[in-house]
Amino acid sequence: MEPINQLVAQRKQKLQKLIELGVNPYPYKFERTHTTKEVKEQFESLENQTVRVAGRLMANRLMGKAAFCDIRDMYDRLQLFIKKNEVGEHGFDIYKLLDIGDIIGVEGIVFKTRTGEISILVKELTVLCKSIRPLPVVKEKIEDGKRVVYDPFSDKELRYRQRYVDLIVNPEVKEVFIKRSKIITAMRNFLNERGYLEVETPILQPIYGGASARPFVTTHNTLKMKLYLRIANELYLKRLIVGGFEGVYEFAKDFRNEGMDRFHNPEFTQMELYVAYQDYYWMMELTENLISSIAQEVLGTTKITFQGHEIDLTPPWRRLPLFEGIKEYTGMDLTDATEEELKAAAEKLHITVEKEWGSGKIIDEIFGEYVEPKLIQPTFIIDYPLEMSPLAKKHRDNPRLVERFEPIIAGKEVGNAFSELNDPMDQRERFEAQMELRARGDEEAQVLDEDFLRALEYGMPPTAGLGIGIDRLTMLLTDQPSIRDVIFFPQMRPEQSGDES
RNA sequence: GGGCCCGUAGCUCAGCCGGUAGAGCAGCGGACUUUUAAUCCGUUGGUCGGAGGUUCGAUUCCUCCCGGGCUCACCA
Repeated sequence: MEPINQLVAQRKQKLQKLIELGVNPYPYKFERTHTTKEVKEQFESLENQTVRVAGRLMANRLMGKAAFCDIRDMYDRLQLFIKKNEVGEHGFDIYKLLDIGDIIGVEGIVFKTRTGEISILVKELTVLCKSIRPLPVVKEKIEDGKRVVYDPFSDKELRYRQRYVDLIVNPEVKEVFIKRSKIITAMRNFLNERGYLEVETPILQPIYGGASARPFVTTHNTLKMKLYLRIANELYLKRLIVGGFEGVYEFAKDFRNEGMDRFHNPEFTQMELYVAYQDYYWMMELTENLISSIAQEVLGTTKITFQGHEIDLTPPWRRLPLFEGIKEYTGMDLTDATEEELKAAAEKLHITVEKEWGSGKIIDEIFGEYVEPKLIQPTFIIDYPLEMSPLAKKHRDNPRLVERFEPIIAGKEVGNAFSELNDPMDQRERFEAQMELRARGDEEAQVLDEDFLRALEYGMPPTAGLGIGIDRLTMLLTDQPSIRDVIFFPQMRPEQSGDES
């Protein structure tokens, strides 16, 4: 138990007094007729009418025998006017035992105050939940239609650890998550309209695959078996394409046991889509249409602002082959460069080449350092080196490349896609190359999946695949600088508890 | 993991060259029946993140630890 401070003790006393007044501080339900927002929006027709609204008490201005207070529900904030001669002695005694943070319901008459604020003259007040822990009090006023906050609840650690408080006190946080939900709904609708099937595949996997990353490991007690939390669902979705589904997608929580920063949380959400008989050119069109139509639907525009950058998501997006991008931003043509030449080029660009890096890795580094951050407007980077992409099909015109693209927006990739490799012999060779990397100590190299190869041996149609990072897309569309601002409960170290255990 | 910065009341923050803490808001008591960052008067509240060290004396200086933020590295 943490030390009970004075504020909690006072609130518990008030709780006791409420009970003595015959009030149930935790009743079962409250019928409301309107939300706070509806009261404001429908004021014309509701004026002088009786309504019932409920919400959390956010501010209190007591003036002897009358008081103004503000309640907030999910939609808006509304002022209540409580007069002793309206609610009665008993009602006013109850009111005086309320604290900021309590949840109440009221019945009363809609009116406008002398200063023009839509309010409710309370006739009857019901306690719905007595709060015994003090809420940070955020003072705010509306100035020229903008919300001005005086004592913001701004400590990021507290906001992330106690997201419930963050949501109560900072309404704009709620807006971000509402948009996140709308983004997912819009994406799902877009995919369903095209006839693709939403499916579910295993999170606990005996062999992890579909991406280059280190996994989380767990154990199944009964089977006495090591299981991995999925790092991607790609290989399972492709098995479904083998099975005869022609368009499948999944919103997948993936888990990667890696560092955390502004763009990375150990668990994150990705939407993966696989469509039979299509290639990556087709998928590029789908991707630009998907993202621009989500923006249109959720934000009402395809022109967005992200961290000060004006970004136009209107299709078509620029398509820039990886090596042309490098040429454009470094002046170096590395298209046919050998590994030695790549090393020399990298050093000239002040990139320290680690000795275990292959040519793919070096190219990726140069790209990541010199090209990607410059790509503010939506750009498809296309045609990656073969060795970086063990699951992608060889480029139809250049066997050193694969047919792969990443949509880059605001200098960050928001997805990954390719013409899927469906040649089982080629796939086996690629896995074997990965296993060799693994043997050399690359812990992120991919693992050979015999069952997946067996599936490919039965035959998979030509297929286009796409993964979209939902968290990053949400950051982009809500203009949030950190992934932690678009995940309700981002990963944190455990809180230090007061007592030793 | 490296670098920089932060941790003081429920919240937001001051606290100088070392003398065991202060403000605003919230809370509590009082005045006030159209206020709105309500106002006015009074007032409670602190293991100064933790453990050591230096010192007569540490919130302040030093070391280590814990937690966090930003940033670089790796990754979506």
